[in-house]
Amino acid sequence: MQHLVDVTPILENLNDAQREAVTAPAEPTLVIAGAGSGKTRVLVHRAAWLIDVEGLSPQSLLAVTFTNKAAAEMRGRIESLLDMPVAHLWIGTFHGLAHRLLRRHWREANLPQNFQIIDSDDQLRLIKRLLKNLEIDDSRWVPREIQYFINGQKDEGLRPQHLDDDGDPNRRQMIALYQAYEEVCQRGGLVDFAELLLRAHELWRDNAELLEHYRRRFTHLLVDEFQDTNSIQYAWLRLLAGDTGIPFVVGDDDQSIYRWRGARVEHIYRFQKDFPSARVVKLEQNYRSTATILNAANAVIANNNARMGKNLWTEGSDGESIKVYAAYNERDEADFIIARLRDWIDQGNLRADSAVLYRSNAQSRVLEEGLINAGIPYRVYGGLRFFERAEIKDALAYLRLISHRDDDSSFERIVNKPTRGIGARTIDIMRSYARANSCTLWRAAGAVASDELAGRAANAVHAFMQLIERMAQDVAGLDLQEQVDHVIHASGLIDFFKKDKGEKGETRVENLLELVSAARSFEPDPASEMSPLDEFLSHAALEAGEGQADAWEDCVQLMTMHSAKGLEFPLVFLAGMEDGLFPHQRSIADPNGLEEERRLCYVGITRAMQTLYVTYAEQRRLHGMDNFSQPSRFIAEIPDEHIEEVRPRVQVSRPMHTPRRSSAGRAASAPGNELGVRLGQRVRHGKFGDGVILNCEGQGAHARVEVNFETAGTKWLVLSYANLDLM
DNA sequence: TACTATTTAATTTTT
DNA sequence: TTAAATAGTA
Repeated sequence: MQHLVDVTPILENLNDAQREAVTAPAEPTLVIAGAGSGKTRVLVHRAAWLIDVEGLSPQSLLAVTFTNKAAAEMRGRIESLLDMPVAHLWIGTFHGLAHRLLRRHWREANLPQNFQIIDSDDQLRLIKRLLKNLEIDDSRWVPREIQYFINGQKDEGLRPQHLDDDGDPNRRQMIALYQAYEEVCQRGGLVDFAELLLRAHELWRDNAELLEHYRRRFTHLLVDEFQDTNSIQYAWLRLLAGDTGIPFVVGDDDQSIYRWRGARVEHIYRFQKDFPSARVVKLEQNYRSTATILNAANAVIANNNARMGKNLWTEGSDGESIKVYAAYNERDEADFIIARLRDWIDQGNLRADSAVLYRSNAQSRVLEEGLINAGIPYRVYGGLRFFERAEIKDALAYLRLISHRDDDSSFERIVNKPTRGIGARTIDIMRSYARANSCTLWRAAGAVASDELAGRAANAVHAFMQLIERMAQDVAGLDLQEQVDHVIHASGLIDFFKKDKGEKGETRVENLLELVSAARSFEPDPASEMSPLDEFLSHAALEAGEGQADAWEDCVQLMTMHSAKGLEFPLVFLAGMEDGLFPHQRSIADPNGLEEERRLCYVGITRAMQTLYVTYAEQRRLHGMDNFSQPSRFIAEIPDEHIEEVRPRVQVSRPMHTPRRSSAGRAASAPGNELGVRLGQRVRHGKFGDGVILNCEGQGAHARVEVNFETAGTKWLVLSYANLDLM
């Protein structure tokens, strides 16, 4: 068979190690793939090799990734390499695949057919509600910690009944809450992210026939980012592989940066124990960065003990040395970075080819102010995604309630939004009824409105229930986008947000309309047993969408080092390289924590292709306090020969940056004085109301500021006339 | 019920 | 510093 197929497209342009991995015999294989070593490539070519050369049916392949983006990319690349669509090839995230299984086998999984997926925000709200119901003090039992506990246990594959309180009353309570949480979820047909994985695992574990079926079907398992698998994900894979399935896993132990989220690098070692015959292939040749950058990265990561050990190398040249800049403070650091970005852009480079990476999100602020001031377009990664926006979740809650009357989370979310006279008091009554009769809020509402509530409240509740019922009727038989469109109007959400003053309300309305177009372009699976609406709701929960709409303007990229994983840029800045910030204070004391920070640093360094700047501030304002800091220990771990200290310490401060907060009020209202206004400063204007300073220019009596008013929009004002009050 | 004052805490994030 | 959550007030 093999000689009949032209293997050239699959094997050309692969190096020896890559080729070894791609053409490995049908045995368990572990590929340790360093940063920029062509990891995705190997995975994609391996899939193509199995299908095209080994003659495997795409049906027998299961490919798992961590993000939807990676899954989509993998499918696309496999299809273009094979030059044919591979619809029957299962490619997806762990969660997506688990979801698919659970929908298919909802009975065996002991779930209602129309079970709903809740995201972490829904989960947190649910826990808060639960505490309120049980009359538990939420300052002693912090909802976030409970959430963390529950998810942590689920990630380890543990149910409440598996847990022992070890005589610790604290732990006993946690376990009890976990148990209570589970009951609420089961009653409401709600499934959180970790639950998807856990259920999918239990589904196979407890149904020998089903497991056998899938084992026979999926003979080959491809896994991306293997170092990020948590225990339940590993157990799921292990179960599926059995004694005959052939796993092909790709990962990099040095890029494991999600331990706090349940990821366990140890699975890489475990894999070799579970599959003693496993072939190990190391990909160490890097196609991304200069030798200097790689040597720096190698030197830094060499300080970690817990690793398999590998060394990145390149056939390319040394390139530029790494520039280290010691800034006076965070503002000076930002100024320096912006000056270098200016040069870069002036030399005709793309802004989108540059990135500023930092340890924590709060650091973006100073950079953003500087970039706005310099008029350089930028994009900050992270933040709220489309389906996570409050107004979108409100609309989805209506849709969910229509589809699933028992969804208490959704019920509480929108029962009084827009306000319809169902206050906290009334909700409390419904809650306690629901608790006393262990029924859902929807049923409680019906019962309570008929006999317990006073006239006005009862009417309001009846009206709400009728609204939902009526919407459910009106929507039946409509297209998905018509359903969504109808619901956002009939629910009163659109009008509710229209009343919201200023731009905020406008954006919300726009987002709601955007939801309608999202529904329009959503393609339900014709083979699915679910209604298109339910499919759409699952999609919304599993794929939160893009962070920002206007992503593709050419702009400087700002993001945390975590979000930078997997990306590459010709020009990279690592900002805020100070002990306490990076490595972060909270990880510094724990050796494991420190090693993870170091891996993060390794990730950061290896994002750079040509030019890498490392900057730190000798003094940094953190939480409103000025702190002196030491350069990050990671800088000292980069060999001196790769480093060039840059010190264009020219004039550090510019007058309008001087943050003389205390005298600012007087300075701003008295013409001619030195201005004390600051970007981001909140101000109040007699006519335009409240706003924020976006920009300023000029000096003394001519000084002008650009203010974004909440209601009046953006205006340029002459400071000496405007009479702004600082707030 | 909506607005305002006060308190509190402050990594990293995909599903 | 500042953002978010909570408590208190009009």
